[in-house]
Amino acid sequence: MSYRPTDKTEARKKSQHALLLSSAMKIVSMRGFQGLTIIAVAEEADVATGTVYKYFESKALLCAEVFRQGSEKEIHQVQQAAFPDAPQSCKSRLTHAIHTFAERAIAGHKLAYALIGEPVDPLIEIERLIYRQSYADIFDTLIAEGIETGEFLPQDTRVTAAALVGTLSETLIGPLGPTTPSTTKEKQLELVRNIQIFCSRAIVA
Amino acid sequence: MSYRPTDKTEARKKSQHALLLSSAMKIVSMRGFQGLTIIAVAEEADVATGTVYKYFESKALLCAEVFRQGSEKEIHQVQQAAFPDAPQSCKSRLTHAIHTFAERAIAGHKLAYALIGEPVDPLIEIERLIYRQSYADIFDTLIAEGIETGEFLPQDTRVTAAALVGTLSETLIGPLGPTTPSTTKEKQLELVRNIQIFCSRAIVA
Amino acid sequence: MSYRPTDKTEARKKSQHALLLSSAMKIVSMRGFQGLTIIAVAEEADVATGTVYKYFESKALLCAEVFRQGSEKEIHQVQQAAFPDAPQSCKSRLTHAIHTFAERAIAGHKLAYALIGEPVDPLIEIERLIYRQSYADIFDTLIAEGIETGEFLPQDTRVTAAALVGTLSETLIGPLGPTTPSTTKEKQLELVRNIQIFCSRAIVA
Amino acid sequence: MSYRPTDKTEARKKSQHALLLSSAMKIVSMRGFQGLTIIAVAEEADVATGTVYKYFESKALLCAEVFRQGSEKEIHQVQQAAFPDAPQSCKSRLTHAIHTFAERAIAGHKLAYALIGEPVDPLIEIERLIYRQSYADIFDTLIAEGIETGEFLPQDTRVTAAALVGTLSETLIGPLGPTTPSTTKEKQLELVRNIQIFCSRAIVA
DNA sequence: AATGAATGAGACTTCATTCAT
DNA sequence: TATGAATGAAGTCTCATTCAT
Repeated sequence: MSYRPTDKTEARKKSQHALLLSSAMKIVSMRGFQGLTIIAVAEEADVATGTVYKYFESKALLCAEVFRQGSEKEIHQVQQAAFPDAPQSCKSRLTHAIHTFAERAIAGHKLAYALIGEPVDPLIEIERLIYRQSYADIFDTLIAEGIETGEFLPQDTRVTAAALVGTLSETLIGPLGPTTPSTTKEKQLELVRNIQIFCSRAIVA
Repeated sequence: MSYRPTDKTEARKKSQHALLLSSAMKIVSMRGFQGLTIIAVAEEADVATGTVYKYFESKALLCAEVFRQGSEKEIHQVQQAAFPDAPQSCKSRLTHAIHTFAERAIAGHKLAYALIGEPVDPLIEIERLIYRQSYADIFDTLIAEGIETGEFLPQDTRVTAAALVGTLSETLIGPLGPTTPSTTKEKQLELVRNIQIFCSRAIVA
Repeated sequence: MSYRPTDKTEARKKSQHALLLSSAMKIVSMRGFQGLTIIAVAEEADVATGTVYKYFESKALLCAEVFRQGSEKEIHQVQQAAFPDAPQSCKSRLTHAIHTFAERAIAGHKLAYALIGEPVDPLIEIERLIYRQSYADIFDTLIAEGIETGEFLPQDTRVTAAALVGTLSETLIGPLGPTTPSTTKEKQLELVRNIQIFCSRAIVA
Repeated sequence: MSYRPTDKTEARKKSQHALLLSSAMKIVSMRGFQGLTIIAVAEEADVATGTVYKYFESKALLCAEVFRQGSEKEIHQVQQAAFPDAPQSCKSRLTHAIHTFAERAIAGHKLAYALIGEPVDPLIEIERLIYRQSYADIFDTLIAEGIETGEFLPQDTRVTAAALVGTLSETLIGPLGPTTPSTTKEKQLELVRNIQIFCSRAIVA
């Protein structure tokens, strides 16, 4: 059997890339983008700083990938809630999507904040735009569908979608959100319920 | 012997302070807080770096003052719209407050973004908290009043107030807002109108 | 009567000079030479920084004068103790001189340390040399006299004098001295007594 | 793949650390702690300033290490002289210890002065305290032993120990010491002899 | 003579990025 | 490919000193 060095190399490349990315993610989850330095990533991944540059052209691009990686999962979960495999009413799906967003935001507050609220590098801002836009797109599509079915009131879906993203960010993630992790489970549930009520009033027919 | 030394001195002190502050504001308006360095401020104001420290104890405090100066006027305008001298219905006052916020946000977009969306220094975060909370407080009070008078639906005023701040920030200031200054006046008006409609639906009885 | 502007001027000059000097002294007594900045002196004396430069060419020269002023009194007291007006035995005078040094050192510890132990500016070092040499000279003369009268053992007066200065500095002022001001009066007296005993053994016949 | 990376790395690390330390030592020996700046060290070692921070967390810690490195050997030598392997009388050991201190002080005068007489950084003061206390401890123990054996007079060992440190510092290192390097060998020997005599008189039975 | 705002050199420190091994 | 030491630009802050009023 031949050596297939390329395969091996590629595999290694991928695994190193993934390792570095997850190391960076861990740092962001704990210390925010502010704590994300090349040195810290290298240390966390137990490689040399130079190695980081073999897999990421610059810190900005690493940041961007961290951002993407961090946000993709979040987006996906909300996407699933808004567009489940089994058929459900738009109203129920909206409620569910909000709930999903809220739960993840509360659980991983530091990361959620880093993704939605903490800038650093101009290059990240572009990623953030994509991130927030992704959420908005989900809501946009869902609301348009609801309007179609008559479940939701006629409205400018773009505005409503953005308003939803803003409402969720502000109530759950921003400085006015449940910053203290000591908040009781009940309080959290009540908060989420109230957010859902607010959104329903604004959207549902 | 110097004539009226106190007057002169004070005037100059004030003017230098103001000059430096406005230089800093200009930088923030153009490059965000990220671009705000002591050196940049000194250059903009055409003074030595040491001079900046005669008027501001540290960079963090300069940032804080820039923030305060930038936000105070904004807050005041919205406050006036929400609580005018002449009596008005709560609904009309809410509409007016939103309109005021929107107009100012659209006009001074970069600054508005820097104030509401771009952190950097931990000390600024405190100012920002106060800033956003100030808006929330205005809405909180207004909504509570509207519930009392029966104009608004019963609701958790804290959540609604935060949701309003989030909605306005996201639709008008954040990356999904009308970033391009080329947007026509009409489009802008329509956007504001739609935001008002969204809010009304969620709040008004 | 004529104006005699010169006299007035000179008087003022002197008084300003004295004011600045005593302000500087106060600062050194409280914060050491490290805390002695032109700005601090000006503030303490309630004048402008520029004014300080009318009376002192540079900070180094101000320091030097502060040093001189601070040390002169100290030296004088010990000088008086060692060479009193009324005739006394050399042994008694030595004991008395040590006691005087000790008392003043304990009372004004911060200043004593600043004078004898805390350098800053190379120019001060010269003053310090003079200061320590002054003490040494007093002891030198006294010991020589004691040897002459047979009260003291024959010895190299230069070495003994320096040793005395070092002994007193180290036991009373340096880091090994009674740093804590809480030390009881009794303990202090015992310390001084022990120092006197040490010196007597080394010197007295 | 790097061969014996640990060995190589460690060796280099050590050598760089040593290089920087000796560069710093050289500066202190020539210009005192006052002349010890990161920039100066970097220049002396012919590296970038940032490099210094790879090996020393801060300037204060670099200072502390310079101090320690400079003092450890000195202390050890005197310690050896005071407590030699072969049994010797306390008196002889005291004489020997003084001689050792003196020789080293005269040989490396500027450094000795920097170590024992020139403060600057508060962190250094702690090191200096330890340094002087180390000498004092050596003398303290030796004198206590001598009192026990009856070789030395009964006395307060703490005071005597401090007095010895002060005497040696003042006669050999301070501004009254043999500052000029041109002093003849004979003169130096006589000086040391006289110091020994002074100490003996004060201590020995 | 007095003022005190302004200067600007100089010190510390951080960290993205490079490059010889 | 991996290493990680080295770089050096950039930024904050201090304070002795000057000079126009």
